[in-house]
Amino acid sequence: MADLNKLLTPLFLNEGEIRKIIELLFFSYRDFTEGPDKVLEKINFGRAHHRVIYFVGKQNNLTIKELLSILKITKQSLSRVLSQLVNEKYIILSVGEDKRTKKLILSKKGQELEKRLSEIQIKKIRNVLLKFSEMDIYGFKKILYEMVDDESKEKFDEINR
Amino acid sequence: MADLNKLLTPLFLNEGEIRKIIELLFFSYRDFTEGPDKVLEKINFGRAHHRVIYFVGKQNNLTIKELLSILKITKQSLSRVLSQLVNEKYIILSVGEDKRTKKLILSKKGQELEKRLSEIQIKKIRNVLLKFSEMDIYGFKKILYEMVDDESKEKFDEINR
DNA sequence: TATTTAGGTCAGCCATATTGACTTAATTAT
DNA sequence: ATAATTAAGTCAATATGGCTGACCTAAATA
Repeated sequence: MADLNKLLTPLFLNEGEIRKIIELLFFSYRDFTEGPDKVLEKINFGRAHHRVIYFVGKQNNLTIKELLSILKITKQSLSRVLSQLVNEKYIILSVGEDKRTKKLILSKKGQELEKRLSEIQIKKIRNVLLKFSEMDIYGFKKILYEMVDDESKEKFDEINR
Repeated sequence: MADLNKLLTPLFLNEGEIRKIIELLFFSYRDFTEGPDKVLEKINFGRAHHRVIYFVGKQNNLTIKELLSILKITKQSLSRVLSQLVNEKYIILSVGEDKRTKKLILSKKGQELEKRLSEIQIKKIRNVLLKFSEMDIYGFKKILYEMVDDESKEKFDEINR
């Protein structure tokens, strides 16, 4: 089975090459989150706050339930982070048409923070991608997309519909 | 400045497209770590244990200091995780030539766990990459590498020398 | 009218990280 | 030979971001 696997696996997909990708994913993700983390620290927020702000900013009038299904955390985990964001007026809650639900939007303050944080990551990515061809970038996105679970793919498609 | 930026930015690098990449990085990294996390949970370990096992397995006779510089965490953080791994005989310590240092290697038990965890990720990546061309994969790796900080690049180069 | 759903809340727990202070033993520099 | 630096370890306190379980309210739906 191992031998068969080796026979069927192209050289550029051997274990060593794949392990390099594992390492690059680790390093790149860590370095990618470092910038916003530093900014967040100054205002006593963490990465979890950024994620909430990010997705609320992306998708106006998100409900709590939808947000939870994107983040895949429990409502108790979200609660602490979200109530801080609401108390400090980064996020505004309103009642939905279904009056059991609540809709989330960013306040102006929230939009400003969102922009400040995401701009760091956007600039970083743009600076990297400028060195590559449109085809490379297209391939990169397609591979990343394929790395995502079916369930998360649905979420991604949903918020980019 | 914003206008100038827009003029100079190719369409496929506009903010919307880059935000998609931000989201794909979030979803893919989360889904990528999910498999090992589940296995680790059963033996009361966490992701931090996997990282230590991974890099010790990669680079035999790593010292504590070198490991810390790869992981970029404090020795106090490493301490808890590492002492568990040593106590439970996944990792074996020995004194280095410089007798202040310690060398880390995986025991057989450690190698087995390393393999079990990494195989999940290796298979996942291989299954994804099989759908792509060698060129796409080469581009993917190069872009990921460019996403990494200079300092981390050095670490990556070091462990893959 | 009964059940389900969306959201909230309290309490306790765990994992992973941090800072700061201090120790020991070995190596290196003066 | 002594002083300074380095590698590693340890203790204590703190923060963040998760989790489970139990329980509540109000609104929508069956």
